[in-house]
Amino acid sequence: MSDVLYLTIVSNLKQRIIKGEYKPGDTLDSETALMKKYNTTKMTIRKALSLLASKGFIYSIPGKGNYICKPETNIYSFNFNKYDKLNVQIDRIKLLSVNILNAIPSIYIKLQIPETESIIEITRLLFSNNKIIAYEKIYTQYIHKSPMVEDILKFANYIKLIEDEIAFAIEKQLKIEAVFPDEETKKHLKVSSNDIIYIIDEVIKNLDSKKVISYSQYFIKTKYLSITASQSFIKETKGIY
Amino acid sequence: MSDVLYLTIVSNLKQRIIKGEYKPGDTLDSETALMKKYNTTKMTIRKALSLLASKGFIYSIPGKGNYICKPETNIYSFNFNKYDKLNVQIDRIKLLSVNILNAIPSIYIKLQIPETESIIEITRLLFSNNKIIAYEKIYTQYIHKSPMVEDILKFANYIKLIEDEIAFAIEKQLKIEAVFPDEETKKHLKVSSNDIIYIIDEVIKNLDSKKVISYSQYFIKTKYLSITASQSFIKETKGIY
DNA sequence: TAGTGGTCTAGACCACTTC
DNA sequence: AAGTGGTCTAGACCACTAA
Repeated sequence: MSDVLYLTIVSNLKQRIIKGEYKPGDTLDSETALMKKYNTTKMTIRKALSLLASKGFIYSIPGKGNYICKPETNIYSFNFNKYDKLNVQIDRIKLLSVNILNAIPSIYIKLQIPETESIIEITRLLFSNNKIIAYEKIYTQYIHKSPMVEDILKFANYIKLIEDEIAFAIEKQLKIEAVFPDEETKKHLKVSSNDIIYIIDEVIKNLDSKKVISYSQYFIKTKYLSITASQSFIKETKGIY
Repeated sequence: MSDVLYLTIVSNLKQRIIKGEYKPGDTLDSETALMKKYNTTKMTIRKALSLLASKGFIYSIPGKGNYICKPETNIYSFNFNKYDKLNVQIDRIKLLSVNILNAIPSIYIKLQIPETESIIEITRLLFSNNKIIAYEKIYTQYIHKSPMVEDILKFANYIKLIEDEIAFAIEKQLKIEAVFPDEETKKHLKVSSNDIIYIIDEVIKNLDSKKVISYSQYFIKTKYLSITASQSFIKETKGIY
């Protein structure tokens, strides 16, 4: 119990929601009633309620009242980073190839650019303690002397480098699949047809323009990547954009 | 651009953050300065700033100022539900067995109960259009005539039934693994050693007491489950508990 | 028309940081 | 001492909902 009034109110209401005293769809006491109950003003009550709303516990309908949310129980979140959230620590990245590609329709579709543009393909191997951990292919529009391409070529962990600068400006999406390796992957990861690997497709978009910045495929042996996720009540993170 | 002042302020500041005009660690104009700039009062400025803070864009240090967050770029969220967020729609659940177990140490550890207690094991098959989609084993402490056990036995989608009532009171954690099926799974899912399946371990806890309510293992053919996740800026969802 | 939530004002007082 | 963020008050006015 905090000595700050609005936090006390938040804590009280939250407990009643968690204990099941209020059920989804139930209406809370009106703001006027809460003002009287806690002997305070509207702004303090509203501060408490807006905190509960931002955490996904309640929502309000103007003119009607504040209601208990139906909690979103199917959303899970997990931590993932190709370079430093694995079961091992990537300590070396080896550049395998850099190619200017044409005429690979599937990549043009992923990058959402016309086939008149050029695409640069970068392939790399990721090591930990001299063991091959993962193999990745990065595709991005080829723009002569663009800083990103330069960065990818020069630095191992390219996204980390620019991340601090542009992180709020980008949006990342992943698709994870468990498959048997194809010939190319078997060769690079030095695995057999009896191994299972994860393919992680990553699309990075500019949040503002919605344009695709890069598309990449990441191949990793299953034993190096654990997927553990925990439920998160937050419903909408994109409402603010 | 909204006609609501605090939303206009939010929108302005957000744009400057997304455009990279403000960088992580930078300090915002002081609240007094913003009051003058927007010709408004402290409470309105603070309402705007608290919205930005709740969305993970800024944080404040009392006595110093408001700062741009270092965005959390490694957190992804995805939607998952054993029964209705798959690539197919589960339309039938067949109860296979119900057993009272003793002496399986690994399960006692997962459920965090002493070995003097009894455990109930429920196994079920999930179907879609008469095709076997998944197999699951649910473990929970056996409490005679407890409503949960009754529900699991009586109803297919047991967690759905009690979800609305207790969702705010529980916390779910998943571990996803891609493996080759063992003999038991091969038999139930009717798959061969050349198939890849996902094993999803689920632990449900009471948020209040932190006690484990149930532990379950869910086996599904990879083709019926796609894992797609998108980056979420939200850092802390548990701060409120 | 009465009640509800939503926005906003113009102050007050506090604790903290910096100089 | 001056500036910063943090809490809180006591109103005002608005739009919406329901009887």
